[in-house]
Amino acid sequence: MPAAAPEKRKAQIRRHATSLFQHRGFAATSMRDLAAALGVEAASLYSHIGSKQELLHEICFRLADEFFAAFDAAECTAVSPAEAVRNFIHGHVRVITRDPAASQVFLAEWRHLEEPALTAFTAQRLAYETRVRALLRRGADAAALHLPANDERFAALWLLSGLNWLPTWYRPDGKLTPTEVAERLTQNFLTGLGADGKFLIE
Amino acid sequence: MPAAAPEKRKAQIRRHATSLFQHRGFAATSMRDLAAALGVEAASLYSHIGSKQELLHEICFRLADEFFAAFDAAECTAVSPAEAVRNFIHGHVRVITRDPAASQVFLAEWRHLEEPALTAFTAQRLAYETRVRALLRRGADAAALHLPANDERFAALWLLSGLNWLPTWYRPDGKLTPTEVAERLTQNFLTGLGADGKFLIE
DNA sequence: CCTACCGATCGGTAGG
DNA sequence: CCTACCGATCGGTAGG
Repeated sequence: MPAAAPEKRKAQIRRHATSLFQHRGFAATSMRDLAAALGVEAASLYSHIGSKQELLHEICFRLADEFFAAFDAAECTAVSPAEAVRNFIHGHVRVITRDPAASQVFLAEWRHLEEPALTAFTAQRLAYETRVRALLRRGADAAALHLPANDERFAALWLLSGLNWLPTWYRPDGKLTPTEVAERLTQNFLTGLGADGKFLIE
Repeated sequence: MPAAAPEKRKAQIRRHATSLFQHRGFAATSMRDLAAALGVEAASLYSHIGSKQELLHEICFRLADEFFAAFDAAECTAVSPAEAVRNFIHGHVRVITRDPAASQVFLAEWRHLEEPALTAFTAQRLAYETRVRALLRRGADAAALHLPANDERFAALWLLSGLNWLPTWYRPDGKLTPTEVAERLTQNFLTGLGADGKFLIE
């Protein structure tokens, strides 16, 4: 089975490409940079991959699949709208913390996708945000959430901002486990950091 | 006073450069793209600016100055740690909403700064985050904030994530005014979106 | 996996 | 503000 070796090489390429795209950005990363990280010449990469664009495409759409799969699982196992929100946060955090580098590329470098992938990707992102809004809407309808002015769009963007900022600071070898991060974010999202309404009274 | 015309031209260049850097990224924006947006040849830009890097430098450090100035003002006018937090959020939101494009470049493209500017910039960012942590620390000491496990670092990153995600969705011609955005963010940050502890009880 | 190389494009300069 | 141009580097291919 000689197919095993090339497959491992491609995985190596993907890993280094993800790291370089994360730290330098897609446009500022050259195929010669990537080749140097692997200790080969640039031309040698093309026996394993089709193009630079293909690498970006794989990262972005793999992560999109993972976020959707986590969302599906969160909603399937939840017995209430409130639990669905909690499960969603845990699932989203888990995808990010499992591969912060790829998540960062997914969040920041997707704009360098070429058509028709770009249009398909933005459509997926919109669908995801729409699902988050619907999730919060159901939470509010079940009286588990209080949405100011019934505006779930603002709430969804705010929730996603706290989640999507994670790749910029989360370190797998840090003090907090992914589960602890998710619990803290859930707690903050639901109850905030104000102490007993002192902010509103004084 | 023939000095007025060149100054306006440079402002035009800065405005288009900011927009292009925001939407395509610094590395993927060519000086020919920028020249085309202004209706001139690429070589003509260099009678007004020194380099592409100089444009990025101006944007990043101008925004840094504005964020620090807003922070100073927030702390100077506050009569309590609680009010300082509120003022900080309003000031930070105001800087971003006044120029979302430049803010986006500040937040996402600073990594393309060259040395020694890059080191100076990251030092400023660290100093800013440290000040936010100290701000929240004082809020907690004054019993206005409740920081889980006394960890202001997590709280600061979470707060900043909600603020720094703004440029990705805020539109000046949208429904919410900058002040309303700041009030909503303050409210969410302090009290969360959970309804009366139902999340914790059920 | 290499050497050798392609056409295109890059940031920037010379000179007017 | 232009034309003309520079050396460097880009993603990718040919051929072995």
